[in-house]
Amino acid sequence: MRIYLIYFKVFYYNQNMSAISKQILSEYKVSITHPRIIVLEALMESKNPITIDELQSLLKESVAKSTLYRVLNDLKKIKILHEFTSPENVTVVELLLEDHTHHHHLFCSDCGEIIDIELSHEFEELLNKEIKKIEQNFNFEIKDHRVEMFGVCTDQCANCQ
Amino acid sequence: MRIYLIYFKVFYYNQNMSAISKQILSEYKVSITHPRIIVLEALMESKNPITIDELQSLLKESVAKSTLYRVLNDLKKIKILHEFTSPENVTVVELLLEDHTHHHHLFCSDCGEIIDIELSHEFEELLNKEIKKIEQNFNFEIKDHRVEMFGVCTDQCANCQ
DNA sequence: CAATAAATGAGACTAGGTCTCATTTATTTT
DNA sequence: AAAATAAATGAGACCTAGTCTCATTTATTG
Repeated sequence: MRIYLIYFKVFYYNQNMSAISKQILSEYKVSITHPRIIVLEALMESKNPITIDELQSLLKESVAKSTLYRVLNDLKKIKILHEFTSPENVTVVELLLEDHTHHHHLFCSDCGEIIDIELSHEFEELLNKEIKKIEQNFNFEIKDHRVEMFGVCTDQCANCQ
Repeated sequence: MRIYLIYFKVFYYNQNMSAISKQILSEYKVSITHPRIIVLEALMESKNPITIDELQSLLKESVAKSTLYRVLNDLKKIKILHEFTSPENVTVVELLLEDHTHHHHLFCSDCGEIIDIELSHEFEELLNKEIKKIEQNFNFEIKDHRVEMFGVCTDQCANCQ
């Protein structure tokens, strides 16, 4: 499935986002509808995670609120959308396609920008060791983890200057 | 300030939570009111972070909703309350007193329990190195970070059995 | 292309959290 | 210790993100 998607991405590299969106939907065997296509397009437009508000502005009221939330839930179900909340408790979404590898988030408290970050292999390995320790100590089976960093951009983030 | 609080905690070790609550409030120079005292007491009762709902049940309607939220905001302002959200997007609070050192959180998706965890010194050191790298790469000043683990307790968490 | 199933739009509804304002409780002043 | 002043509270209106309902529209299947 993953390999297949990579193939599509390469194949459609020069095509428009709408075609890619349709491919994704058909790939995941969900019906191809107008709202789903344009929500996917909007999500692909933005490189970083965006708030529902920002997503709504991108969509320019072309999708009803109820539909937007339904589409987002559909995308979560097929595991291509990641939803989380910013430190200010605002819901944020990001598309997780094949090129999106394991990563974490950096939050700017000035402008609200959220940036994807990758940490070193060495770090992730040590974190996995810590996870194994915690699993034993607390009799847990840990299925996921998340590292978040909070700060302010000193000069070159896209929104603050 | 911190040393002073430790002194209080030791000093009042055998006293009731109400006295400690009053001490904390006077220490931070905020006025000592009934709602603040009983909210602090309730927060002290629970060893782990709790949801606002759970806190409200502990309080048994003895504090108006508006007051509860105001008191929580007051405690956040004086930095003795930490507020965050669970993976299910429920607001969770925990008291941060002098004995509460740097820690992270483990979430059980079965019972919703949230457990404080401490990771190794080695891990935190490596994480700090990663943070320094991110600060340079993104021209950020990082002020805080957070590591979260999500899973299910296999047998001995307090709520699931 | 018709029949069927699924998704959508509009707006009512829900719930967590905030705001307002009259009243109560703390704190300060004397 | 009481009066004056300032701060906090309670009740409930309000706001808003997100869900739900149901009649209508759009996709899919045969």
